[in-house]
Amino acid sequence: MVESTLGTFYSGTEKILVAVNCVIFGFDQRSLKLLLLKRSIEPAKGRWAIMGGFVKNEESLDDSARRILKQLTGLDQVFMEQLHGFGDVNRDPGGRVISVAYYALIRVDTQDHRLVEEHGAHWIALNELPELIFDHGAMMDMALQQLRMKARFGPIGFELLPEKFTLPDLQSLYEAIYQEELDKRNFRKKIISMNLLEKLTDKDKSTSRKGAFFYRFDKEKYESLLKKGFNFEL
Amino acid sequence: MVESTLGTFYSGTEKILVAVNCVIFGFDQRSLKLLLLKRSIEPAKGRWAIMGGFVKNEESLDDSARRILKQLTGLDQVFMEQLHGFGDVNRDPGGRVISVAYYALIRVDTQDHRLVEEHGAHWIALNELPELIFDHGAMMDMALQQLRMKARFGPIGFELLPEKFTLPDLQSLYEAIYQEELDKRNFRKKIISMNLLEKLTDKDKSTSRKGAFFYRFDKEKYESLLKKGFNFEL
DNA sequence: TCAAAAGTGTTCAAGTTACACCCATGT
DNA sequence: ACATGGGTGTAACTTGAACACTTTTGA
Repeated sequence: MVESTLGTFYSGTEKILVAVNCVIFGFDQRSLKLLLLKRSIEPAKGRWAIMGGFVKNEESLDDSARRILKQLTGLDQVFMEQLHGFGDVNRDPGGRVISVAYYALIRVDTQDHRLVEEHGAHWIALNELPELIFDHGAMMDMALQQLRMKARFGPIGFELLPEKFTLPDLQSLYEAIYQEELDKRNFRKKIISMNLLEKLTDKDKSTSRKGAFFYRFDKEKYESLLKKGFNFEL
Repeated sequence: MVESTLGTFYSGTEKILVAVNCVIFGFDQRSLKLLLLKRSIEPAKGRWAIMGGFVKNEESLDDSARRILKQLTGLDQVFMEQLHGFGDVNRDPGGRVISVAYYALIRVDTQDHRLVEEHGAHWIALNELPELIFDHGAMMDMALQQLRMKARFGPIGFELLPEKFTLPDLQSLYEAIYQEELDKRNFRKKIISMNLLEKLTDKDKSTSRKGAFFYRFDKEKYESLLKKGFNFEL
């Protein structure tokens, strides 16, 4: 055990189980969704929960979160940030467990369906959420708040869209995040004036006869504007 | 041990040492300061560190943070928020320790000087910070960023001032937080137009011959405006 | 030809920035 | 009387909000 060589200081102090939970957001051109699963272990087996797992001794919190996300979705290198540590003594009836929650933004189309199904996970729209176990409801509330904050002040919304997206897509994403309708003209004006989107030549004809032009988020342009003091805000 | 009754689920998983660190901000009419101490235990004994301690099995993370803050300052019921969990495997050379960092805003004049001295703690201005142990430098960077964010969008700056303060005090606090000079007239206009300050009848004559009127932050007015959809922003 | 979504500008109100002088007082 | 920090208003500019019609095309 690693502990045997390092544990010479700090002896006599109490160790605690540490878990990681991962609030996974997706977007399907209409509504924001969460990837939830029916818990497969006791206690609270069979009830709705946020994906999670225990932190191993030889892995960092971030690594642990990545491992757990990959376990469920097969995805790597997606946007993920730490949210909050949940540490109430009795938050988990199965024992004293501190959980560090993360939230991730994924492109629904890129997930590994087989893995997701194997875990019995389901995408559930925000307004149809079931009751969650333990403090998972609080986790998801906080994640949503955080997402609203961060999406307003940084270009992280694009993490929820496929590489090519239309302006109506982008707008309805922000409407789903903020839970409020936005003015089409003002929205376009603002986002286009930021100079972060590259207009492509082809159209998405799947949602209208006329078709809407595809755009791409230009990350390099964003980085270079950042250095010049540019501030994203939507 | 509590564990013996609760540990029936989740057996076979690895427990980890969990610590809490507390980035303590203060303000002395001129500059923002941090309360730092010379570490009294090995490893890294004698080097500058942020106050911290281990989380006990029977206390929540928040309780633990409160306990640790009180240990050092004697203060209770001050503004304190969780910041971030730091979980790199080798962040602490003394062993595998996950640390959840908090930040606290205190009124320097209310602290218990005897306790602070007993711990060998010192208030150090932000621009004179020594090198800190482990990842404590990252903790304090993040705390400062967070403070900037939160002070802009919520009235938490007042937590750093005595109950009665002058507008020049308040302005220089915000200048210290943002690290930029603000226009006196615009600052006053904005803060006064929010209707959150109560102007008192007496003056602080300690910094000028003319003297500056004292003000008080009216928390109740703030709460009631909040309900009507008011948004603090400075 | 019509239904359905995409695309496009202007006006007005509000808020933000820049800026300079007088006031009160202790020494 | 003067030095020091406290206090005040206005004009230009920028930003955000409200608002309605034309375009394209598949069925």
